[in-house]
Amino acid sequence: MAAERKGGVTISQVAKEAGVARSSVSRAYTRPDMLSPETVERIKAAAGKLGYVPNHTARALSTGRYGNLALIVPDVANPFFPPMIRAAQVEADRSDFCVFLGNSDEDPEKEDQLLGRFSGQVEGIILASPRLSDERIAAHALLRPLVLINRDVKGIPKVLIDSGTGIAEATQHLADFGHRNIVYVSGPSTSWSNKQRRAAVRRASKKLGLELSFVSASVPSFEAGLQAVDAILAKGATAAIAFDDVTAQGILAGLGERGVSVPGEFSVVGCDDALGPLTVPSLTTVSSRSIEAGKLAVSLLLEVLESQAVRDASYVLETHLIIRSTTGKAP
Amino acid sequence: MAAERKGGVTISQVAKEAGVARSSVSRAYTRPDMLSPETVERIKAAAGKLGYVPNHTARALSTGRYGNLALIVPDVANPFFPPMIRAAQVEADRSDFCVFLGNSDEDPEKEDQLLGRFSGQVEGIILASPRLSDERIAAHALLRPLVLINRDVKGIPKVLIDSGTGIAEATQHLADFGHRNIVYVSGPSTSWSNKQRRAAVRRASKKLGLELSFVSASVPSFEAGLQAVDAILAKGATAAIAFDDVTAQGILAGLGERGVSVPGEFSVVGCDDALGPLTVPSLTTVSSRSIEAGKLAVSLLLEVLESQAVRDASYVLETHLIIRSTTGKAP
DNA sequence: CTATGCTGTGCAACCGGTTGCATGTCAACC
DNA sequence: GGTTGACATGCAACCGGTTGCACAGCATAG
Repeated sequence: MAAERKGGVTISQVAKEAGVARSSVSRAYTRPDMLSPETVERIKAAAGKLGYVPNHTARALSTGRYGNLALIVPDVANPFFPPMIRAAQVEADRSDFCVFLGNSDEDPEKEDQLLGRFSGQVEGIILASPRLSDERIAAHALLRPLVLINRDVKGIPKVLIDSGTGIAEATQHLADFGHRNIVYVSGPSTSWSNKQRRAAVRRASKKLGLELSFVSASVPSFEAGLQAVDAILAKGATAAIAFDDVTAQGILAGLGERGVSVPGEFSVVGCDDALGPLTVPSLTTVSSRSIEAGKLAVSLLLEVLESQAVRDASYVLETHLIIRSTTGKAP
Repeated sequence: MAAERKGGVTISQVAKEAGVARSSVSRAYTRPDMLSPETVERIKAAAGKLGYVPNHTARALSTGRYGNLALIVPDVANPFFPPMIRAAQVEADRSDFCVFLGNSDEDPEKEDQLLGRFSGQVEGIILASPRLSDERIAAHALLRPLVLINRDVKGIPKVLIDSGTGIAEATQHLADFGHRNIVYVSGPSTSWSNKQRRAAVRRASKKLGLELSFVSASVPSFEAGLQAVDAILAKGATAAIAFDDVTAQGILAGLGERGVSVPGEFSVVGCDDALGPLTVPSLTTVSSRSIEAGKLAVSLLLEVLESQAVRDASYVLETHLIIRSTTGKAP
């Protein structure tokens, strides 16, 4: 009968069963062309009989090829990330890689820690929207192939979602509707995306001659958006561009509480298209392309692993405005 | 200067630097009490100087303790899962475990494959809402500790979210509002949760003397909800209980398109509280406790690992109705 | 002053594979 | 018919840790 012990069947047991050396069993799996077809068959038969499954870990130790990669995100539960995670997953799977997922909870320390924990058992790491300092990121990149998403550190390959283009379109869109005074509700100060969006809205406003002010929602959350509403209204603006969709949604709720109709009296634009058309009224937002970013980051990482060269590649994904129902003519 | 070679610093290098045997370095980390305090300190100093990080994989090979666990879900992007994933992550982290994440894409085959791929490098696996057959699940459970979420297979430890209690409350809530004819919009047929919810709404309706009919939305998605609206209205019902929040959201959108006001003319109840209060109007729903489920599943798994005994434990989490703004008096 | 026991450290085998090199066999070639 | 070389396989070292056991040194007990 087939062995069923918890410990698992080893290469030695198969070797004995098939009457060959351990190395031959190994080769039957890794380089069958080196062995005669009959031997391979005999080994496979013995392996099948015993229920042998190669030990991933042991193999990783001697080859240094782990067949694993890690993906670290600040918050799994933020709707921006799940589609990205999923895409990365699928892409990794296509090349037989397993994915470790890390959640840093928006905490740089935690991120650092996770990086250390994973680094011993993966071939490469993808850091999405890291909150870590450039120096620490660079340090980790020395130890192990690293690909960044939405962060620009010199010399490290990256995938950037350029929300600047979409934000510019959004600003134009609001100007077209006659808005003259708008607010940008900013996100985490350590976020590269936030800096980029903030700069884009500033640039576009200047060009279009709009009056622009800032309100800060330090974390991207529904509550933060809700709480920002009074400050937004105090600015005398007629439209707001929010750091992300979740914040925008909070703003919508807050406006609703205060009886301000959207888009009749006030227009709102989100960013990242994380909620899709799921909301009522549906949110005008900037596309995020997070799915492509996830997929691209993985294939870029695999490419780096294969070529050994640390190519300083950057992929930039442009974004566009998605017009739905929360924007309209200025009152 | 600190070594910077890609390969990483090994225990031997540290041993040489500190002038001790490899075993002492190992013990400095695993059983410092066996060494004199000065020696430990000297080793740690040398390790720090060289930038030594213990190799997780090598350790796993010799101890058989991988320090990894896998979590497999049908769809990372379904908002029900991210909070659960996050909670599992955090709980695993507390015990220094790393988490592999698998996405089965709602495909039983894929699930089976992932299970196989992971099983060589983890100590245990958590299967959330599996679509796999009972037999295959049982087979995998023989090889390696397994904990289920929202699936009931005899002899395997599990965490069940009992949405029955919440659904019963929802039905009662609708009856209290004078609804006499309601619809249950069902989810995936292979889903244990769907079976359970369907049974609960049937039981409660019978007890309360409500007229109940069924509409099927085979996958839980916004579109499926949207498309179910005509069928729902055709039943002559005044309220619907949906398999989950995403479906409910689709139903809301569909009703909006047809000019049916909510909750004035029609009431809608979701399930899983996956969207929180993020929507407008905010959705009356059944709490999901997915966060607790994720956390519990991990601690249960760790317990099983520790005790070696395959306890046939079940944790059942009761749910409750969360009343928001999509339910009201029957027209 | 020798027997006993404890503490701190080193030696070497082991975890389960991979891989460079050596060896043996046999056919083709000169 | 001896040499050459290709091919199939085995040996043994190695990946980077862990751990049982041996042993040296020293203090305490008899």
